[in-house]
Amino acid sequence: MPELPEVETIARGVDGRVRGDRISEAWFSSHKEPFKNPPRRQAKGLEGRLILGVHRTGKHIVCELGPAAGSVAMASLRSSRPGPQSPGDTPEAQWIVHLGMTGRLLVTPLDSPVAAHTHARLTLASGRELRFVDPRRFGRLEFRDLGRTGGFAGSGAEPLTILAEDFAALFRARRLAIKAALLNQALLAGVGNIYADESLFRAGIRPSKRAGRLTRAELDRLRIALRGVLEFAIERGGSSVSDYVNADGGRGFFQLEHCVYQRTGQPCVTCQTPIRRTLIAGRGTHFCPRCQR
DNA sequence: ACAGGCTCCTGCAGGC
DNA sequence: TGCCTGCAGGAGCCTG
Repeated sequence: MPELPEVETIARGVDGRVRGDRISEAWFSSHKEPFKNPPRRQAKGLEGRLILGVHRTGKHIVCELGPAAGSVAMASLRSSRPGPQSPGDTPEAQWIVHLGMTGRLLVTPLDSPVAAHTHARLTLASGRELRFVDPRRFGRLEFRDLGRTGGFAGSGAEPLTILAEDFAALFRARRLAIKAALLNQALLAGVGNIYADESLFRAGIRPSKRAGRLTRAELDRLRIALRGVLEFAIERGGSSVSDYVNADGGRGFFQLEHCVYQRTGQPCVTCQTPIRRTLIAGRGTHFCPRCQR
């Protein structure tokens, strides 16, 4: 399941491939999901637009889009010299992609076979396609016209940059389990099941402990462990469990570094105690009963 | 306001 | 071998 490191890896990969390109044509499937606004309106809004850049906010991939240009000649001219845009290129629209559980965002050759469950195909002036594939349809696609609505703001704080004081304040007086709090996107944006379990293990904190009962020392350990595990996972290209692949369809390697996630019954890397699995907030939760108190 | 539970969806694993 | 059941989970929604 794509979380912050996987989304960051994909956003960087897609950005490097499509920045400066132009969307010549947009095709969408006829399913109700995964579209936040009607696919026809999305297609109309996207066609002809220049891609200024692609970045991550929480678990969302945000494509910043420039003005639409009608002329095909101009589109091919632009695509022949890709690269950073001039500072004058302010975004006029955004295309927001949430991958859900099984979503993939891929840059492919025009003639590459179309995978099952492909819900979006943006044909680029350079002769490639940006494709969104999502078997489970938990993902979401949204087009925003910045002339009519505000830009995508995201939800919670960024775990990579949040300050110690702000991090501690997020969990103050909260009675739910710290694991459930970490998964709450309104508090922290980008943490999912894998990195919640892995950061709690590295911080030595029991996932079921009530968030508001963590000491300041524990909260500091958790913030540092979370940032460390996310940064390390980004370096390794994310965790490939389930369907995750990067913009090229390649896999990440952080799953090889998991200490607890999906290691039920296997020995703890620190103390050899078998890793235990329980259910918190309806999610499979993995922890070491000896290292995590 | 907050917390917990249910729902969406498909692929895959396990059991008989 | 083949079918069926249950499980995985992000996030929006509903309820208490």
